[in-house]
Amino acid sequence: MTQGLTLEDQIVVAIRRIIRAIDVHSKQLVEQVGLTGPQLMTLKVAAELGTASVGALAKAVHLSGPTLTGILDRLVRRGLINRVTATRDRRSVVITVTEKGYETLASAPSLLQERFRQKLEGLAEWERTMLLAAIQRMAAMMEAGEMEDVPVLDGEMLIDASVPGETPRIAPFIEGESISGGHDDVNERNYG
Amino acid sequence: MTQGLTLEDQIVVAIRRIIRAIDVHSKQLVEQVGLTGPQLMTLKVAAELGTASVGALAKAVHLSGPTLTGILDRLVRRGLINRVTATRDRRSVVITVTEKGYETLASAPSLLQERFRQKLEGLAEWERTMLLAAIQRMAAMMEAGEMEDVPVLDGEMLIDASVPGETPRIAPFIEGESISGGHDDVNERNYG
DNA sequence: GCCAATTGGTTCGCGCACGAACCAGTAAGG
DNA sequence: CCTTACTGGTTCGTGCGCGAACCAATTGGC
Repeated sequence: MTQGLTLEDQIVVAIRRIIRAIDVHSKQLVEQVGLTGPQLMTLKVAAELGTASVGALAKAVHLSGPTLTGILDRLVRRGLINRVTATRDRRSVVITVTEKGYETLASAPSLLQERFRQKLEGLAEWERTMLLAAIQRMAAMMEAGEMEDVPVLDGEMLIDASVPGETPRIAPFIEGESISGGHDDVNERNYG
Repeated sequence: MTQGLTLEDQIVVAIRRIIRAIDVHSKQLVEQVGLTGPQLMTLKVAAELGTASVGALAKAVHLSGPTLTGILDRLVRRGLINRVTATRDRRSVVITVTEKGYETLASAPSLLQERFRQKLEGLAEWERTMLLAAIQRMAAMMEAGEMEDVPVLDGEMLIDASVPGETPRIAPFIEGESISGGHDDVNERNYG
């Protein structure tokens, strides 16, 4: 097994397996709830935030604006979210989850992340720590392509990335902006 | 500063960082040689194989047929490879690298994989082994979603590197028009 | 008040990635 | 032979994913 493969090759192959696993899971989701991974993820985060601008949402799910716009288009088309312009700052677009959106969420299977998390919980503490250290180191080595060399990290300097779990918690960072509070001064937006 | 992030979250974030690093590298490649990661990888593997059918090539780079077809379209358009039908079995399409393709390869920077490899070499043996074990385990955990089949990677050369997109900006897609090369067991194929 | 920056989102163009459907061709059976 | 099955590639449709360009508001200067 894998005799011709160098150790380095095997690592790269493993990364590919991970990427592919994410993709496979996304396709399974489509069959089960008609939503892709990114869509479900976005819906979930939107539900946690309750009310959020597109920008804040993009940050929370770690996607670029244009990408999120496309995903939101699909979610709107399925009637899972509302997309409304704020009256306060009319550039801002506020996202909320519809009734149907919450229903969908209730019956939706877990994200790959969550399943993965469960598996992680089956491991010993030291194993998890080791996995984390290893993959972070890997990430650092790959990022070091152009910029300075591998930062010395022990697993502390991390990005914010509140990639949502299921723990109902409000994103702490939301780009301090007026959107957050529950101010409902929004109007329907008539997208064609 | 590691605020509310659980260990599991951090792992997921690290995976994102890796995927993103691959993407970033692909974009750098576009600026340097006008080829994306997948394109360069495909060209490289094609050069190593010398002569290969689309199917064999797809297997070697771990991409689906349709995906590879698109990449080959772009490589043909740039005159880096030839695409001809075999006379023996006229269903089969044989891929070869053109002179220009070899020149491009000669001046091309390394794949992410190779830079990554150099960094790996800077590590101690036990560290590399640990990294491999960790990421393989991670991959296995993620794959274990639905089907329980063991990975099984066929023992060939499994080069690989990048994944998603960037933007080279060329003309819109056209049907590949084969650029002539020597005949062997193959004939020119006239698409369109 | 008015025009220049800035900010928030969307649109546009391109590439990757894949499954399903679709054509060849080729091989198998009669 | 002729029909059926299968195989190799491409085409089609969908969904990411992003940067650049683009509006539309808002803010900053003066």
